[in-house]
Amino acid sequence: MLGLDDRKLAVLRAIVEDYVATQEPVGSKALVERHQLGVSPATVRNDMAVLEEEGYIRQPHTSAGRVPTDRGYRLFVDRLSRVKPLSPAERRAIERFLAGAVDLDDVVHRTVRLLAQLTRQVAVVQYPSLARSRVRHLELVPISTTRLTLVMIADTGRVEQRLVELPAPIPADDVLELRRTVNEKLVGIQLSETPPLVQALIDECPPHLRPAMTTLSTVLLETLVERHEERIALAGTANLTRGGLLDFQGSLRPILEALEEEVVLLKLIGEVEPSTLRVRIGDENQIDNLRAASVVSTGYGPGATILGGMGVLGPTRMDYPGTIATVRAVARYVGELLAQN
Amino acid sequence: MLGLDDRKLAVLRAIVEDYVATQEPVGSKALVERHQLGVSPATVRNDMAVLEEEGYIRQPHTSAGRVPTDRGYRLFVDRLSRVKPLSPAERRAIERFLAGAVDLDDVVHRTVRLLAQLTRQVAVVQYPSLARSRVRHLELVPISTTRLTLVMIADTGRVEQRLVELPAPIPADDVLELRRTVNEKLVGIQLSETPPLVQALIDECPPHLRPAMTTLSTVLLETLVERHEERIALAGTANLTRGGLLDFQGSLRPILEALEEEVVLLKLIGEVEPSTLRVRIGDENQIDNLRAASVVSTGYGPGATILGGMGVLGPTRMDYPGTIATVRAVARYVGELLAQN
DNA sequence: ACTGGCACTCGCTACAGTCGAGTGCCAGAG
DNA sequence: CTCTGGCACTCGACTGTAGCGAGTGCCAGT
Repeated sequence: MLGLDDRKLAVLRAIVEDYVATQEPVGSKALVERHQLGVSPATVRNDMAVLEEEGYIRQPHTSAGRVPTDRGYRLFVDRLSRVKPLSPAERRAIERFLAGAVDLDDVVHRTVRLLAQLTRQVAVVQYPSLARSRVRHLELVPISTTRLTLVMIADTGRVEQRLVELPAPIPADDVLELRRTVNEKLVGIQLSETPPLVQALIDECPPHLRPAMTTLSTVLLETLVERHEERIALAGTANLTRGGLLDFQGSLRPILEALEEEVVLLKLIGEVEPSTLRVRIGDENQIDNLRAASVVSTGYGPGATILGGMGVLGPTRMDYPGTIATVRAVARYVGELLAQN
Repeated sequence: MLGLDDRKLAVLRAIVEDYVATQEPVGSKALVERHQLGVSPATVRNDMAVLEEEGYIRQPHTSAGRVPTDRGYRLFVDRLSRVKPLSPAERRAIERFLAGAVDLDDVVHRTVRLLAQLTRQVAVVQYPSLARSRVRHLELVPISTTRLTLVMIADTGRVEQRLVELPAPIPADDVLELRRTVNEKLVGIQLSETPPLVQALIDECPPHLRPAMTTLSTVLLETLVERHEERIALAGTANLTRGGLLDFQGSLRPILEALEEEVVLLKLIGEVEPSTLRVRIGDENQIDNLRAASVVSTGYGPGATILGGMGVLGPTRMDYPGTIATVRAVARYVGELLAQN
């Protein structure tokens, strides 16, 4: 931040705002016309020369205007952007849109569409994670003498199901006993705490149930813990075409490819502390395919606990203040909604 | 079909094949070189003039080669394409890919990715419909004295859950009785046949359960029947960028928009009789946004019953024989897989 | 009925020239 | 020391022209 006085920062802010709005390199003359900088173009040019030297802006080619670099956007986001409050209309839209949700899946579904619509970008929402929730109920449904369907209901309302292939046929009574036992031991426990208890289940089990319980416990562990391959909802991919191929340097391909990889999406969205909001600009998200993209993401959940992440992906040249405000607001509403249930 | 002798048809076939392969308008000279037509370019030109007059091909501009029209593709698909058997490698890929599936969701997920990968296009798979399946088990889980979670397990292995808000608090015993009653009456019934039985449930119900049962039955009906808003899985959108914007007349936007509308997708994929395969070319699928796209779709399910649809979407200029073979094969494998469960 | 030849069309590419936005630098004013 | 006005310069965008070549339609001949 070496020799950047207030005016130079104001110039940078103006450049970012103009470029985001017009999508065209911005020159010194246009700048003084559209913003009240109180100095002449020549002065601005000197400032721009400094900003360029410091790596905050660059020229696509000689005799063109300036364009912010990733570093420039970063500075803008960190120090220059002024909060843009949501319009009442937007607030109402959020409330109305989310109010109609009938179940958890629906909440996620609506949220992702809402985000995409409000930000006019690609939205990503992670289904509420199981890890922090508690077991509400376990159900075993016999399908044949050697097959069960295990259904797990969490207190977030989420349901997971899994097929269990037993090593040997067992009578219906035993299934009932298994069901009773696992419910007794596991209901009310936080999912991340279950593994030792599942192990104990086998040890304490009456001998005739041992083989079945052993198989069941494997599946239980998978369902309760390893099933971290969290599901993800996506919406607004059509918004990628907005900039008419100017964004994303001409090819949507790498972006679309990245969006198909759940692992990549989770990396983008996840790992955020509650009520913190993260902005990753261009290279900052470590993924080659997303060099030309920025991601604004945050965690959400009832109160301070965090059940999942959500976020928005767009060109590095995007309306950061607006996007940030929207993502934050939507996450808060969803958190409140989840707290009510 | 008027004056089209065998050679003219052969010419049309050659044009389609070449155009699909090269993506460039094909001229008379190139045609005789690459296919053994046994006649001179001039003759081919005359044939092409006729084909153009009949509307099977057209010239993008004077002095360019010919390109098939939607009508030309239609004729090609109906009468000219020779079946392209799958390579053993492909067969093995299908088997291996689907073999590892752990549950129903996973089957769908794997199928859609497989289809996208094999056809190098956008794949769409409908989750197995509930309508044709039977109720395996109904579970009621109390959440508070006025709230239950209803979980329905179908014999396809699919699970649906829904929140029930009771009009008044009811004791745990009553929940058990409700649970017993609904299971007694509904297990084993095909979902599409349940509505009259659900109605009867209220009438036959002991008075103290009436209010609760009335609410429950509403939710039951929604879950069992109206929940026709079938879910859909999508993969391979990155493949849309393959033709480098030559396909889809330069803008992916309308395509991406259409793909976000579940309703549209269902229309594309659904409504197919078992073991029939449907090809819709360009305008034929009635959706404006998909003028430039073709869809190959079919139904799937165990044996002759059909549980859902799957299909592939690509540019009208696509490898119909190959795509058709792949879609058919994948649908059959998935059907067999479902029959085993 | 097919073929070879020929004139014609027209999109594509290359090239030259002009225009103008935007820059860097410098000398002078405050 | 900072700011300003002026000026020469750069370089991409756009325009117009010319030549090339793929491909066609037509016609006369076998």
